[in-house]
Amino acid sequence: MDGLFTLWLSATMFEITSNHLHQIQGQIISHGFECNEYVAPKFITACAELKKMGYARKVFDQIPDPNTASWNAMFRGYSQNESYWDVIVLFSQMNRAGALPNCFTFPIVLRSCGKVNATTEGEEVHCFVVKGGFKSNPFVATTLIDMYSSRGSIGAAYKVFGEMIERNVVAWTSMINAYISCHDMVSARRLFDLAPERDIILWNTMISGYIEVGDMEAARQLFDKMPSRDVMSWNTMLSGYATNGDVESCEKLFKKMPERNVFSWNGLIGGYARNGHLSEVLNSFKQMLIEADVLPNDATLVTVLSSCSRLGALDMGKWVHVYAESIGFTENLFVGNALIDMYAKCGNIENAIDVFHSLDKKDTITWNTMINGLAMHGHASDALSLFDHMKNAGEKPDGVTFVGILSACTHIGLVKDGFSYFQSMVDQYSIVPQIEHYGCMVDLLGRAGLLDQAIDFVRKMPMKPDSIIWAALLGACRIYKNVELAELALQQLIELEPNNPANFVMLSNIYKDLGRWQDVARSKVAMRDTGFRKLPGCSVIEVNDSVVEFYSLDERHLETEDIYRTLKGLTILLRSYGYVPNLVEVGQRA
DNA sequence: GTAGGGTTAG
Repeated sequence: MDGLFTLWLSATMFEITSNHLHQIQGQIISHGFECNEYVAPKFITACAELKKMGYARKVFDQIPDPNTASWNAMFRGYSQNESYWDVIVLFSQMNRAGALPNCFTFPIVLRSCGKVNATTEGEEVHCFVVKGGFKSNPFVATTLIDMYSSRGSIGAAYKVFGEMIERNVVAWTSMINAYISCHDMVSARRLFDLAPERDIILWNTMISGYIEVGDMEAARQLFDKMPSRDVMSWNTMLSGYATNGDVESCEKLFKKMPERNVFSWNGLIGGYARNGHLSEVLNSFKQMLIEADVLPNDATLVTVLSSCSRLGALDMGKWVHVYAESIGFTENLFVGNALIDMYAKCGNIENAIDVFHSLDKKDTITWNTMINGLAMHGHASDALSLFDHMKNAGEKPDGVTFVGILSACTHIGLVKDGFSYFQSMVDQYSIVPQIEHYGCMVDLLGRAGLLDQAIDFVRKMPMKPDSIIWAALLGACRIYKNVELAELALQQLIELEPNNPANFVMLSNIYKDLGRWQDVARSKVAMRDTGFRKLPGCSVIEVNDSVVEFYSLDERHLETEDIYRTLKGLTILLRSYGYVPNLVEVGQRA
């Protein structure tokens, strides 16, 4: 009969719901099988698959003397559901109950200790391992190495490795990984050369170690030397080039790959995105869809959407939205958050709000993206009221939330509120303000015209003000025509970034506003002496499915003359309707 | 029933 239950549980696991779970449990109890040594672990495993560990625990607690398999099923269930502390707490309960762990227990418990940085608990479990005589078990020892290396205790990891009687390739890989994680590539390589056996995972591990420290040369040498490569070997090299800014090698490797999966495409597309080749992101995404042998996943869509945001490519973004829904990513949080950001940054705040409301499950990033999007678009009071909703929904704000909140306050000049939000950040949420928050505060004070308080704030901040802070102050000086403070800010900026001509442009604009033409000329000379030219601001628009970039006074287009004639016509038309351009704003960009 | 390799969002 118990064999029948076991069979039934595994056969129905893929289709049972929590309702069925109750029915099954009723059946089990009525037949007196709740404590059966074969049925109990199966039942717990079924609960874990359905993410019903609370329910599993109720049943488990009724078993008077659970066997090791039931304990292990509980540990595995908690671990699968990422409740690592429950694993650790239940393990101490196991010891109090006098039950004996076996070699299957320790890997799960040790991994949980590593996941949540439970240092003392981890060492206690290690003691039990030694007491139980499991320290040479390859599974247990390897997990111990991982645990110690995850907290940077390389010595403790090596001790475990050294005391192993038989070291297989997995143990060697873990030990080498331990050295890599503390960037000791010399020791990692020494072990790699010493290893009696090297499989493909070990080669790949070593290669990604070199990539992590930025040594693409060494990575490539190993890649060329390895006896056989799998897709992951190729993908590792590909994304290595991408993160190290070598787009050409990335493209070359992609073309040479014998086999491509979604990670290969994401490597290429992500490489373009990270290095600012945004049109190439869209082009290679289109190519991916044309070749059609690999389906994009959520990571692909997120990268593409974030490129749309940066390009302002709203039409493409909308297309990706429809496409994402058609392949089943409607409820995906990553995609949803990227969609909110894309719509907000492309200026379509209504669609951003729609996506926001359509998401049943939201995380901190969802709220942050929406709050920042609203703040950016001048919906400052909506941003602030959404912050209240966020708190009511029980979501904890973080540092990014407050960047949005503080910039919302800046937009509508709420100096006092800004200060109290800044204070609540520390008092209520114990978030340590970072330099970007101080930047927001300087901006808040500066734009409100409280320049004395702004400079006072800068002098009192606990870290060294960076160029963003001084630039914010300089910007405020321009609005309120404060030359003395502007000169002070510029002095700091020259020290921090001597090669950025934009700073001189800003000061010379202030002189220009005040009609101090001699000073304008003087700062132009100073700028020339840096030997650098300010890169002109570049704008992009979406035309006929592709993205076109243009500069101020750009003459590179074939139809330049027509374009400027039309522009002139439009300007005249606008003026006839009473539009007066803000020349101060325009001058700033000249 | 247990151990070593992956990307994405503010």
